[in-house]
Amino acid sequence: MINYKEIELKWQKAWEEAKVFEAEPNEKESIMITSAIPYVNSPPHMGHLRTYGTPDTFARYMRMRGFNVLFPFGFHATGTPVIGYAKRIANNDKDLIDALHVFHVPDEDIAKMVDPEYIAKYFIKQQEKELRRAGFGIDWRRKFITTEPMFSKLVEWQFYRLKDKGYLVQGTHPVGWCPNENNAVGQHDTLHDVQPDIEEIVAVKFKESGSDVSFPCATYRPETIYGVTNIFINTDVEYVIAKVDGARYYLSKDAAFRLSFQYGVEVEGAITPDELLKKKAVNPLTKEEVPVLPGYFVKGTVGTGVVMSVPSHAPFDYVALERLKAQGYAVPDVEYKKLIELRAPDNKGIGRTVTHEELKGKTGQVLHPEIPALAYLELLNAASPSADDTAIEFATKLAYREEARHGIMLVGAYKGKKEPEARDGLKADLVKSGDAFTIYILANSDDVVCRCKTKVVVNIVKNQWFINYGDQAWKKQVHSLFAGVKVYPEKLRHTFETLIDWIDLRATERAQGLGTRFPFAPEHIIESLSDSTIYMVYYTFDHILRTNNVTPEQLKPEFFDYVIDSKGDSASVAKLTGIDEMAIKRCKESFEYWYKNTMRQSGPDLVPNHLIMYMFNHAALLPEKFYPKRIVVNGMVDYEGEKMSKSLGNIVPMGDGVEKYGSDPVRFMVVAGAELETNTEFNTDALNGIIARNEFINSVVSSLDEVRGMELEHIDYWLYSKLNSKISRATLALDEMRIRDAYTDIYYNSITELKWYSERGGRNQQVLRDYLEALTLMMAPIMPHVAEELWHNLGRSTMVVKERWPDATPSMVNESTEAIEDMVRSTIDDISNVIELTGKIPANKGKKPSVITIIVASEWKKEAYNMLAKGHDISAVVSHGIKDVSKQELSKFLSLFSKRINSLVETMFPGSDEIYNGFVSSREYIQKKFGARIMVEKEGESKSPRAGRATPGKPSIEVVYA
RNA sequence: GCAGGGAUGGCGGAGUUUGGUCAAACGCGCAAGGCUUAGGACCUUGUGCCUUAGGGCUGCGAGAGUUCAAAUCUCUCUCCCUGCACCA
Repeated sequence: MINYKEIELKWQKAWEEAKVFEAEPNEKESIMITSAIPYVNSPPHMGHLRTYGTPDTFARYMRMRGFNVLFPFGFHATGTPVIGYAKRIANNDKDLIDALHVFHVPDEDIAKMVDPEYIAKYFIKQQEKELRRAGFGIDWRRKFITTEPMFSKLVEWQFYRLKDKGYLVQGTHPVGWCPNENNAVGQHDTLHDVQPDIEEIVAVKFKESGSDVSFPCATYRPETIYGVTNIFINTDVEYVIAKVDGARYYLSKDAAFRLSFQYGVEVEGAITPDELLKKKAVNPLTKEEVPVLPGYFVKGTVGTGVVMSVPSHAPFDYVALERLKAQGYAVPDVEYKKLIELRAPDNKGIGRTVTHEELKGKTGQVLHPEIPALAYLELLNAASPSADDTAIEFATKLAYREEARHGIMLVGAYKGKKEPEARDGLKADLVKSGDAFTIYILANSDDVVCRCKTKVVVNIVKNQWFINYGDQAWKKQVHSLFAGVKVYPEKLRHTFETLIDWIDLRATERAQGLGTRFPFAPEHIIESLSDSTIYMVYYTFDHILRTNNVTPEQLKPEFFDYVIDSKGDSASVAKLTGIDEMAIKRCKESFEYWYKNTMRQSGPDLVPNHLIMYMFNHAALLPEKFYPKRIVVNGMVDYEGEKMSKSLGNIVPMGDGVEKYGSDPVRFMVVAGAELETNTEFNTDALNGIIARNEFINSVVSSLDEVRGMELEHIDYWLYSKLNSKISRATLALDEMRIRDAYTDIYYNSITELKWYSERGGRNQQVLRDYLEALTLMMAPIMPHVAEELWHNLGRSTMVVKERWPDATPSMVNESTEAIEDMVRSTIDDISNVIELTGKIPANKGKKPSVITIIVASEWKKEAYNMLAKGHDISAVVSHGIKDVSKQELSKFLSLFSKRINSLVETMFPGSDEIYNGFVSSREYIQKKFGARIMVEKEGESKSPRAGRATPGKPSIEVVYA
């Protein structure tokens, strides 16, 4: 039995003593592999094992391929999460504390986590410990934390230079805002971690008749303005008259407050709903005068508290009017104008995008397609005035969805156009003509509440610093950088291209959090995705700075200018900074050596932000020869079919998995268990399967001495052939980071082959040894500890981690040998089949197969077969003829294929003598299998009536019973 | 809404770039047999449907098309997933 813990500790110690992973520049070709470093608010879990196991596997592979490989590591602590975390601990947040218990964090440590610094320190220690325990091949000398003052100097340099190049700009920006704390509010700052979803909508001005005051009707659907029959307000809401940027409006008191964060708002006084209901207002487009009516569903806390009513297309408006009528309210009798028609004729398409799940099998009949709002209510059996709001809400969404997708305008300036075009066009037109203005709202269905219990609003921040990723020249440069990057998986290339075009202004400083001070507004901190775009540079000289006792103050921008950008010279930098000149030169050499070939890897969540910003910053700040060379994106880890998440409570801490199953099996499952970009599954059954297979390989290794065959037989050539084709394929796959492909071949298929070899009586020690050694070498990147152990059990005294990846010997690959072996196998299947079927024949009842004859097809059949496969025409082949073969014989053979003539493909078959010899040498085995005498014959020499059925890929079989 | 990706057996997922050798890799599950005091451990075999000679039929979201031939190419449609920024 393999004792994982024991071998892991043993080999980790050996690697460390041999300093295998401490890489320094040398004459070899370099590659530096970096992975997005972890945020330090939890110990590592299985997802981390995937994210760091993937580059570690590749690093180990490249090392075996002869590269000088650097795999460094660091920790990310800047930003607000750790601070928010400390606050939550202080508030005794139960969810968080439960999550920490899953990770076995002791209560006394949790108690100390009211201090953000302590949290960072605690988890950094914990993460490093577990990463080491899992056996990652990291050069730990270069580790750093993004909050270190030394590191901040690199970030400062980055921002000085971004500003020099004109990439930093100032402007305004809408942001979730807590009016109580006067702070920007992100997901981490809200109750239940809700992301404030900011949306821009349009408020259309309906001017009161004979006055200068307007009703600002907030709407998502300005294109329905042609069908407005009235305005709705809510009689239970407080309204005010207020000046918004100089113009006067009726709006809810709450709206006036919220808008004050976006416009200059001056409240002139309150106005009662009853007074409002007496007013009439003018539709700015149709110039129709419409009344103001009470709308029960209108909320003062959403939008402006004033809405326009379009009963023909808005279910809520329709229902509200019906209710008013039912109450005897004087509702003007006007036509409900249909404005939008679905492309399907007669609105038959209503409800076509609704799923059965949504409808729960209950579809009402649509009776009024001429009033779409009513039609949707009817479809949902919600057409009565007493229908509940959930159903109306759903009807609204459905109407909006279908009209947006399939709707064509019937009226107005955009008549005949698609609904989205009309919506956007009208919005722009109305704003331009001064008949509307835009406001920002929170689109979340429920109120977004700050952790301080205050309702969040949208604020427009002024003088905000941005990095201008929208700069066209910069984008162009990034596109050209990206053209030189190999992306794994390659299918993500297109996604990256579109993201480079899409990314725009990015706010880069904020008021709170840990991190580097923003040089141009030192009261603010550099936002923590912006401060981690070029940190990989720091790995290349971190340990040199440390051993030379360099202080943060000495790391002036000129140091980085020289090291990274070759500006100035070492002597003057030494003089300016006081750093030893030799050390400066070493930093530069190290940077240039490692940075000329880098690979960057992360999870999919970082693609649209970090990885894109990474490329932009490299393009802006580094000389072209140091641009990134490869970018890798790997998927996440699911747990037994479900997404792993703290809220589901199914997070598997990395330490637990490693402890319970061993680092290597878990690593294999998580890293090689799925294609690079797809999620992989943490599945205990699969894990046990891996452990069992390791035992199998180990048992073959330990019993190697008992294998004593000397002569090379057919099956030995077969195993050599399999091995060498496997090496070529696996090498190619790993070069492209198709780790799963490679290891399905290397691992699972090897086990099948080893079993087959033994089953077929393979017994050559040298062949087996060659095979097992190569297998062990190829297993080393993914299961490094097990590979070391196997290597030594094979009698080797070196370390696998320092060995070379095996080379394929192409001459050992013999397709004929492999094809013949496949033929033997399928012939055995066929024989079983035939015996099963013929055994049922009455004449054979009670008898057993005594002689089984295998008849190998004549050589000429290959030619005939391929002629047929090429032309798909039997008579053409027959009339062409084959030398020394009668037309009758030829057509009889070809007619065997008449039914599937079109699916034949030209094939290289082994020679018939070769096939014959292959079967002869397998005779003993087949005989044992069936307990009958096996004869192998050539078709030309056979007297069997079934001989003619033999085809090049399938010998004929005759079973005789006795 | 905008952008990107996807739909294949009981499940996870190969195969799609370069149409044929694909009832469909590999893994899991399931079934039978073996081993065993027992087993949720392990081994072997099987796992769409039909079949008295190794065969046939049906199948890769839906529909249509191109082709001798389509999971793979073209068109239309439906549904699903992810991201959308100050947040790491």
